[in-house]
Amino acid sequence: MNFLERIHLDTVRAVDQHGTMTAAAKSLNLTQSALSHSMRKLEDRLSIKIWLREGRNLVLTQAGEHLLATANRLLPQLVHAEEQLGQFARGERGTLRIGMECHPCYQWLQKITAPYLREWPSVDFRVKQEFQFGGIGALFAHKIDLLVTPDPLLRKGLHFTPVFDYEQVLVVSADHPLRNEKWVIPRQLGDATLFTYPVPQERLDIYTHFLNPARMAVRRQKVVETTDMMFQLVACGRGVAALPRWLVEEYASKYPVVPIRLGRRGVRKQIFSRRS
Amino acid sequence: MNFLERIHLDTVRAVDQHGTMTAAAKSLNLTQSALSHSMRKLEDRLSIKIWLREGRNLVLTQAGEHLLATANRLLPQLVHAEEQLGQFARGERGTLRIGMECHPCYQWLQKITAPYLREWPSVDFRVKQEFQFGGIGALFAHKIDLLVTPDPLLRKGLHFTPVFDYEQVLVVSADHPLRNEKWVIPRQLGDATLFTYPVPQERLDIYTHFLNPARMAVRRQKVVETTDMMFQLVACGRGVAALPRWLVEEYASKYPVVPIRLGRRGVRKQIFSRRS
DNA sequence: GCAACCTATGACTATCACTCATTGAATAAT
DNA sequence: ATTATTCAATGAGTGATAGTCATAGGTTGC
Repeated sequence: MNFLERIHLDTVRAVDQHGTMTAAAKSLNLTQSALSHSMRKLEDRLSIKIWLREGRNLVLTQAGEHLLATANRLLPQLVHAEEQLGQFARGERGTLRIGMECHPCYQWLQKITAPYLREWPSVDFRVKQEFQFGGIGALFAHKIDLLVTPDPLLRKGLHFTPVFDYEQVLVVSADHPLRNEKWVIPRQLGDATLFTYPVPQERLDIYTHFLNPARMAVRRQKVVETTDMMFQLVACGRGVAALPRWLVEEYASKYPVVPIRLGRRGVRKQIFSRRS
Repeated sequence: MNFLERIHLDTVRAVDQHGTMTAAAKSLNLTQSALSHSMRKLEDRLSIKIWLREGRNLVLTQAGEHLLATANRLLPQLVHAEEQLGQFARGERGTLRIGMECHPCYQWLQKITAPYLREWPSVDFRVKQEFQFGGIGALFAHKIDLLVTPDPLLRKGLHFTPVFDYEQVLVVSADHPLRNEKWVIPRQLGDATLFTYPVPQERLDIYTHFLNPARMAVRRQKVVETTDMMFQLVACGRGVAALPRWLVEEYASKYPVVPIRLGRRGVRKQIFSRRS
């Protein structure tokens, strides 16, 4: 078994194309002798004749015709497969699966990646935001190739690359009582309604870096799915939110909202990324 | 180029099936080392990773997944091709193209071949009766594999195998004036209408072996396409025909016809066959 | 911590794919 | 006819390389 090798398909095809075995050999960068030997071995092992030797040229037998048809069907597929693997090698193909543990980063990421995707149409790009076992889990299970997160898991041998700094700020409407404050202290939010993304509290910076340390809480917390919705609600005075300053600045032209520093020093964060 | 070989497809597939490279190696009758080496070489040449080495097992990369899909698609086709070539080898497949230069032999041939064809359904069988350059020409151009003819071409190095003897006889209706003759001489046909197959006179035995040597001719010759038609016409007394005795005997139960020897000694012929 | 698994790797080897040189045969040219 | 080309087949020899062996480096599970 396993008699048929690529060389045989190549040979049958080349002989058919170039007429003679000698020409075929040249086209394959081999000697006529090499092809003769390898085909003879195939013929022996299968105990069939591929060609009839008629004078000084070769005439395909029925089995040979069949083999030629097979070669014509399979070889292009092999070549195609190699080309595609080459594309993988050059990064021209494949799916870059990005996991994101920071909600508003999606828009930032799209802005970054759009020109790249336009240039490499065969590269696919997928963003996941829901992970069964957390971002790190997805990374290790090879569900994603890259994890973007504000909360890197600090374990030995686990290296995260800082991507950019940002400041987490409070967002209030332009006519909110706190609108002119340089900064706020936790107690000032005691009566507020806080809009957050639908993630656990331990991943919300305003809790971990601001409210919890002061043992304070807001009156109400409401979950909002999208960034736009959050700005809308804040803008019409229904509550406050905590978001990156760059995001607030971007939305400031669209909604009447104001960013305010959280605490005297502000809450400074970094976005990290880690490759699989 | 030409990096991808069968072993690589086999390996990827076997590893996927058996879980580990060691098990895959066993299934391919190779050592783990062999697979490791050959796959590493492929990875190097394509500069891609097929697997990620995770602890003590292998996880396919995207390129690897792609290669696996390719293997799953192509390998069965290769195996199938080998099987079919094997069938050619064992004579279980293929088309036996038989050329026939003797019209009524077709029925005889079908009787011979029917049981064989029933047993080997994947063997195809084709009979040609019209040749652009004659039976021998078709044979040498590999248009047919076997030539059945009553008129072998006697050339040096050209060997025909005699298949069976037959006697060419005159066929007349059961109430024909000649019906009781032991044999006829050419002159007795001077006034007859002769039915023949649509072939040139030099291939009609009644001319070459009977009429021509005596410089005689029939009054009329009419061409008939089928054997059945010929017997019908003879039976109702519209004329006579010259056919093999075995054929006349077969049809005698169906039509009221009588065979009569051509000349005192009869016209004895042989059917020959020759393989391509 | 040990045993039982993996895969990777270097060194060595045997195989076999390939080349070289030649033969034999069929065309084509003289 | 005779010779020159142009094929494929073939045997002998070799060189590349696919394979084995032995071992190292890891991970997993008991």
